[in-house]
Amino acid sequence: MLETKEKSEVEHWAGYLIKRVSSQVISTLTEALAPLGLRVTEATVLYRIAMAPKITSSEVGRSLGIKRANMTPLVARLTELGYLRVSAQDGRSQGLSLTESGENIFEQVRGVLETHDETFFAVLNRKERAQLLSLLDKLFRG
Amino acid sequence: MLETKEKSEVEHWAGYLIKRVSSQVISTLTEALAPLGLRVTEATVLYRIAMAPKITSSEVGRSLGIKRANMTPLVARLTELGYLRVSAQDGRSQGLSLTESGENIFEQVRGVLETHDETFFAVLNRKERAQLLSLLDKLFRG
DNA sequence: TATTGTTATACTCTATAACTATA
DNA sequence: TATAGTTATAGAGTATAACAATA
Repeated sequence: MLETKEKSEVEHWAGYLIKRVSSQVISTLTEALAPLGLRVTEATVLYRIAMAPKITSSEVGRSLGIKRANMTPLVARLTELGYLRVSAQDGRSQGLSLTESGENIFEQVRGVLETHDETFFAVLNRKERAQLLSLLDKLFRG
Repeated sequence: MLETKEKSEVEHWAGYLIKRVSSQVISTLTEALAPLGLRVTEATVLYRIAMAPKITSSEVGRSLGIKRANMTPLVARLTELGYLRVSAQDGRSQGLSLTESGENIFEQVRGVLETHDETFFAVLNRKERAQLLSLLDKLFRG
């Protein structure tokens, strides 16, 4: 454990650094996605649906940490843009899938994410990136 | 570099994981700070001022990534709470320092941060925490 | 001219509560 | 009773533009 003196600036707290780096990620990714007319959250939702067609809105929300109530406008907008097809699963659940246009924009989203990842983590070498991924995964899963 | 197939879920993107872990940090820290009547950003501002008395509002903002315009209500609230003393540096700049009450609450904030850090990163051992800090630092400084 | 601090304003994401329709 | 989806609403953080006062 670090000594008190070494923690005398907020930049020495891992939690603070995570928050700052996260802000940078979101900011640069927002810029990178802007030409596609998509926001970060929308791209993430699109990504999840692409990987699990017929998934319901609630399931997307649960898996991405987005509240049901906040999924409604997200799905509405992606549907209006013509990227989503909503089909009744049963009387209360709706399966979400990508339209042809959705598949198309998804491939572009995937490309943007790959490029962004490549440039954002360019300061880390291959081993360091793997380490980071592993550490974050441990924190994420608890 | 990971192969495309391994990146087929958003959880395999470091940027996404950072965003999710950051949300968790902010959420748990918000809860931990609530008894003190402070929000995360306010606590961070308090922390920076404690470490650099007489610092100006603009300087705090620049160092913490908070826009000047957004510092105004933050400083106003912390002053109303009796934690900050604002003293003119020159005609346009104002030096910010902690009052006695501010020093008191700051010690409590420091305690909350230490406890939070300890519990949040408990899943990582000492070496892993040092690794994480180092990796985040590289990303943060570019 | 550049900087400090301010005001006004808007956007994104998140959070809760209450409602309906269905399982 | 529990779940899916919706509506309304509020809070927190962030962003820009414009302004007055000062350096």
